[in-house]
Amino acid sequence: MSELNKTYVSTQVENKWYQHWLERGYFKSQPDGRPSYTITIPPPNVTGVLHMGHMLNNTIQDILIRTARQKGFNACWVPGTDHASIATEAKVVRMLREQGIKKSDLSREEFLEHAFEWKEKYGGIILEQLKQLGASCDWDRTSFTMDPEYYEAVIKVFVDLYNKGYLYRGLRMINWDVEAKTALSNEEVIYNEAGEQSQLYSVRYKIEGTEDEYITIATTRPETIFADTAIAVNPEDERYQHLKGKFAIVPFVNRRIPVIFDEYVEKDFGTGCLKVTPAHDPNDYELGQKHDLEVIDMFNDDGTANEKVGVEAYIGMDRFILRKKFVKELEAEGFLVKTETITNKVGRSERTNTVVEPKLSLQWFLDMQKISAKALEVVENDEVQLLPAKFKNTYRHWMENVRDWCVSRQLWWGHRIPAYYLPDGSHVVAVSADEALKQAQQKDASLTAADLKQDEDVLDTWASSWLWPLQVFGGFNEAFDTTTGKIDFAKSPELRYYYPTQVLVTAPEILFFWVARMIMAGMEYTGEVPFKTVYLTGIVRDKQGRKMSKSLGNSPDPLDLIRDYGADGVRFGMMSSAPAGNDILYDDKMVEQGRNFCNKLWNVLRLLKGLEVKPGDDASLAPVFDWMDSRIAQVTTELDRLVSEYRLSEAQKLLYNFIWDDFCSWYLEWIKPPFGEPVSEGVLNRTIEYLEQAMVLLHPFMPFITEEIWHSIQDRKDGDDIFLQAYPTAGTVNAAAVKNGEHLKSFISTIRNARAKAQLSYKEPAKVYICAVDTKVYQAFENLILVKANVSEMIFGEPESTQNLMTELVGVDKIFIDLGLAIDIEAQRTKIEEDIKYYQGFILSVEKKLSNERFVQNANPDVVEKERQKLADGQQKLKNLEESLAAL
RNA sequence: GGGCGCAUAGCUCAGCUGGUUCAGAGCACCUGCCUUACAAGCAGGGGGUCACAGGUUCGAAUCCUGUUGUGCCCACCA
Repeated sequence: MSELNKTYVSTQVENKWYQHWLERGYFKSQPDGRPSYTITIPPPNVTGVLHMGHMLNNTIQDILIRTARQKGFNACWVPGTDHASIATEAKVVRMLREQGIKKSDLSREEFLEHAFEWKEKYGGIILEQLKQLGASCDWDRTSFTMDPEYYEAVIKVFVDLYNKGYLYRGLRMINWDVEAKTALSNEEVIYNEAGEQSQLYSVRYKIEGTEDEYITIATTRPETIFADTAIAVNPEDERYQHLKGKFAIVPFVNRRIPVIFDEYVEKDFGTGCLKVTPAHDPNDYELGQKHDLEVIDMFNDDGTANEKVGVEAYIGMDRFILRKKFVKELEAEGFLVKTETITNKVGRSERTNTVVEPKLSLQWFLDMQKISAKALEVVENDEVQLLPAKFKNTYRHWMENVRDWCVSRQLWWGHRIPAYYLPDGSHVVAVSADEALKQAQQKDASLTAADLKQDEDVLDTWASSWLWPLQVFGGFNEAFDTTTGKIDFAKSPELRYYYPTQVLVTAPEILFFWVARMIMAGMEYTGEVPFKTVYLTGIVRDKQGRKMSKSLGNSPDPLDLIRDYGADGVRFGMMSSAPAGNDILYDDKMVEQGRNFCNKLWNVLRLLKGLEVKPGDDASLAPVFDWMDSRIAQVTTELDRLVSEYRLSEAQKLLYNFIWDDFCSWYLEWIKPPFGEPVSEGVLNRTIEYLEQAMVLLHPFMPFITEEIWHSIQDRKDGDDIFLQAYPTAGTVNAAAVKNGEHLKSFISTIRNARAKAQLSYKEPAKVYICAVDTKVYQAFENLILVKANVSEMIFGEPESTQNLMTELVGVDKIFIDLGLAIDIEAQRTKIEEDIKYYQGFILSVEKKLSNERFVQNANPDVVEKERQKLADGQQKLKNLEESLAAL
């Protein structure tokens, strides 16, 4: 026996091969004469750590990129990280706070110094972790969305969009995070699905000019009463008709505000009266615009009240504390009519979880109408194919209802908006301060650099990552033509070579955040799509279907899993139930299966390495080889088809079943010599070839163990690595050979079953009578039948007596098995009668089908032929069964 | 509230343009095996009227409609 471990030990193998591939530079790509196959990684957050979603996502990308290499493409997988402005800044702020440093005490430059320090220290860990998974990225091409070149690109694009008139600065009601003191995009606001428990307060306002007439409104935000500028009711509401033209008095501050009428107000909600606070509610803002109402903004950026509340004691008070105090006051003064608990949806910041404050603010917006049409079109016509296709509907719906994109964020970590404000309040937009000054001086020649103030805000993260597939190849540095506002491919052969990329593998959650915007940028700047296919993965959930998250603590550490089950085992497990778009309910059982598969492969190696070899060949195994040749050809073709259709789970399953069942359980058992005897050299060599081909096919899925087996099964020349092997050319499939092999399998199974039913051990030999029209297959496999099925004698033709013989069908052939036992005739009869009944019904339905003219005429000829064959086989089986029954 | 999707064995899911040798796989379960590559294994077995009700068709898990359940996305109900 060889010195190989009894079980496969992934930890002794994986790092070795990864280092080897790295040293050989196998992952690197440079443009050459081959066609390109490009994937740009969805850049993880620079401060992120590997989680299960990354494992799934990057396994898929690695399978695709390795397959592409095998197929002769110049495969390039570009890795990188995203600066993730708000998420990273939040982390840095928290870290500083723990050190007793407040962000507000730092200058912008000081803060960024800390941030970059943090990035250097913790950034990119995730990329190192990906290496353990086996990710074959071209690490030399690693990009970061705040690299100097990338920064330059983002700024250039901002200036370009501004010059094209796509960007504008506008006063808008935005979602404001009072903790991070930044605007949030709609996508960054999350609503608790179940809603939250809130108090709905009914407050009465006195009608002006009356002694004791009041109008009662319902609100969840009584603290904003100070900023009310109207009361609104539905014009159809008969209860309030008499208030037309009247005014109400705001409690406490005694300001008079008009009663207005608008359809927006629902008569049936609350009291049917709505207080209107244009500065602090998006709807109210709309109402305010429509009815020309005054706008009173009563909050500071941090959510505390400002002097506009008009009550000295409340100035500087936090909004929620203010609410509590003020409600008490209202109650004390008799303004509070009632309080009830309702369930409503409260928006919270995705990052800080604080309740979002609607706020009027000057922000930069990108006019999406100007840039989104093409991005919808290319998905509609499948220039960009979404997988699974159902996301097309979702995509369309979003693109048709797209809103302008607020691209500014009140943060420091990110790309600073290149807008410069002049003393007169106007602004210029330019790639640099110098350039900005030049522009400003055209307005006023006396201006100096000191007069210009650059915008304090940075750009939304997605306003940089939407350039990813273009900018990882430097699309906006040398090749960007500022006069046309397009990338000139002639100036960037590299981009021209790698772009468009082949496939983007990402989660559906960011279909709009990121995918749609990359398509927009691609169309805007090159007129070409950024990727041909978008493979949308599912979400990795736990057994209970909950999303895996840190706070729930229900996610295993991927690195622990890799250590315990091997990267190959984990990859296998993740892929085993992950068709595109399907969530996967993670269970350790899945990676266990992967690990077990590794062990199975490992033991094939042990078997073959452990055999003694004798010269020569074994002619009797020729039909076995014919069968195996055809099976492996079938698998090679089928696998190719499945992978090209991105049906990776099915592809993996195909290989698993082929290797485990056909190759191990049948083929190896057939060619394995009796214990202690040597195997013929010719047989071993053929077997090694089969194993090698299977390993090549499996390599994209399980790269480490396949490389290890490749090198262990025989001595290799330096550089003869499985990594470099081409996808095998499928041989021809000999249908008869396949059929023969399958027949042999059924025959052996039948004999085994007979023994099992009789509770006999394998060691009991069986005598078999075979009644077959064509006996060639039995003769060809005679040796195997005698040895592997432990058949003592094989007799063609009917037995003289069926006494104590078991009757079975193998295919259409009738066989009698003599195990030297008494057989329960009644049981046998019942079984045969059941079978007869089944085949009678079966034949009837096929005959019915075939006698239907419409079927014969309309159905595909192949289908009809198949039905005829089914009928013939069925009839033969029925005949055999009836004969068996008669013989009993 | 609007849109989209899903419903197949105890569990997780396959089943591609409708054709009864398609009702499947893995896990779980049961039986028998320490057979000298592998107990992380080998040989077998039980288990589903393909959510429910209609319809189209010669034929439906597969197409259509409705019902129920369930999930996701979008949205301003105070």
